[in-house]
Amino acid sequence: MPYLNKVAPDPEPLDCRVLTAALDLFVERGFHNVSIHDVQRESGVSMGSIYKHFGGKEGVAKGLYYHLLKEFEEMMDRVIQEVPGSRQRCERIITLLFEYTETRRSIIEYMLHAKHREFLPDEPPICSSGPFKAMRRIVQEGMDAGEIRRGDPWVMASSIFGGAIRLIHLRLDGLVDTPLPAFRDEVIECVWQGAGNGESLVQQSRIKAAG
Amino acid sequence: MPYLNKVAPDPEPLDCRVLTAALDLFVERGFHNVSIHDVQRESGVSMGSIYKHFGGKEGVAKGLYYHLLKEFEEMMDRVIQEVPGSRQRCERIITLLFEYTETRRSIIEYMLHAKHREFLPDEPPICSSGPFKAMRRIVQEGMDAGEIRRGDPWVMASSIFGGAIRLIHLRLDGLVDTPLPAFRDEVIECVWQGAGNGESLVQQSRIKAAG
DNA sequence: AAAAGTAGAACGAATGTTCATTTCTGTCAA
DNA sequence: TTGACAGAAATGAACATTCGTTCTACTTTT
Repeated sequence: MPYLNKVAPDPEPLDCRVLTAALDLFVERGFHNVSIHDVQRESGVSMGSIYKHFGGKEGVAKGLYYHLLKEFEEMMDRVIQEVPGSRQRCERIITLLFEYTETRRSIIEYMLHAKHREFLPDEPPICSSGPFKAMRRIVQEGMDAGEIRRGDPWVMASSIFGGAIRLIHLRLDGLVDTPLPAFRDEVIECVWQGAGNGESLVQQSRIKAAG
Repeated sequence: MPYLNKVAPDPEPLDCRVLTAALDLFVERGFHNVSIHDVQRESGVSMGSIYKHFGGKEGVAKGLYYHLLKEFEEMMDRVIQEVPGSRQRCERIITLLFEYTETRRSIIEYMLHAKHREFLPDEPPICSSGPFKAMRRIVQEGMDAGEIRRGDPWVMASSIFGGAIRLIHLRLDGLVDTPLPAFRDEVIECVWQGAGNGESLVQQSRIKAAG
């Protein structure tokens, strides 16, 4: 079973072996280029059991999705519990996402880089799921508390996390070959100069004049 | 034929009708949930002609991809030709992307929101294509000229365009229901406070102290 | 003995591709 | 102007294959 934090029990239960194999295959080739027979072969679990547990190919993808969504949700809860202050929470989330991109690459790719709508047509978009809502809630609370400059919630959340997520995509696509944690400080610096409750409007007007 | 700027000739040639139908279907359902028979039916062009012109289903997707890549490339050339200064070029690109997200939604979705690797396995990732290279070149030139704060090129490019691209994704996923051009000024403000050759390091240190 | 898992053959539906045939189009002799 | 005709373009029914799913007979575990 692909875990974000826990370690897998040994011997792994049957359904976990299926999800592990499925994650690797789906990420490597894409859901539609993987047959359920491939998952069967790779996991070593019989066809009958796969259908017993998951009900079909889509069921496997859905099971994997729910399992990982829950882990992301737990990650957010932990951040909120352990870290005080909206800004530091945002920083912690970016830090964790960068770390996991290196150490749990398949998971990040399956959750942040796949088009779930194409193989889980009944699921709402992942950006409307719990973990993403939590991120936006953190931003909103930061604005309410005056820690983060006020603005449209969508714009502010995108400004804060957009650069990091973009970098993750570029890294997963093989364009960036530096491990992302190396960029942490620089990214965060950019973020807060952008979303800080900016007094430096001077700078902005100077830009317009110079342009 | 889906065009970013030109208007379609009348009557449309056969291969254009195929691409128009394919774009709509691929964007609506995803490449793998569309059969070539669907494209046949929707376009009204016979099976044989489709194979004559494109060589197969993947050929249709590839033809569409190349056609639109060229149009994006032309868009970048136009921006570079018409707009002086790196910052203003970046702003113009964001403005255009926001506009096209509303007026040429399918095109933006096919180019910025699809996972091409899953159906065009031989293509390099779109972020390594001409238009994206152009965007990074603009950022690099801006850094060289002192218009944009110096930093890792990947980080700076992601910081500048990441928020906007994230917002486009959220809009295409149906989460944001305000047309994006309304956010233009606010997004750009965030961008330049983040990537400006920032004097406001005071602010930054104050943040660290407060955290 | 009941429950859970395995192995793998079989099946139907869907899909990508092919190709024999028909239709169109421009040319040229009558 | 007509009509024959050749080559190109277009057609769509037929084909082969793949894939998701089901099922049966058998084995292991509890």
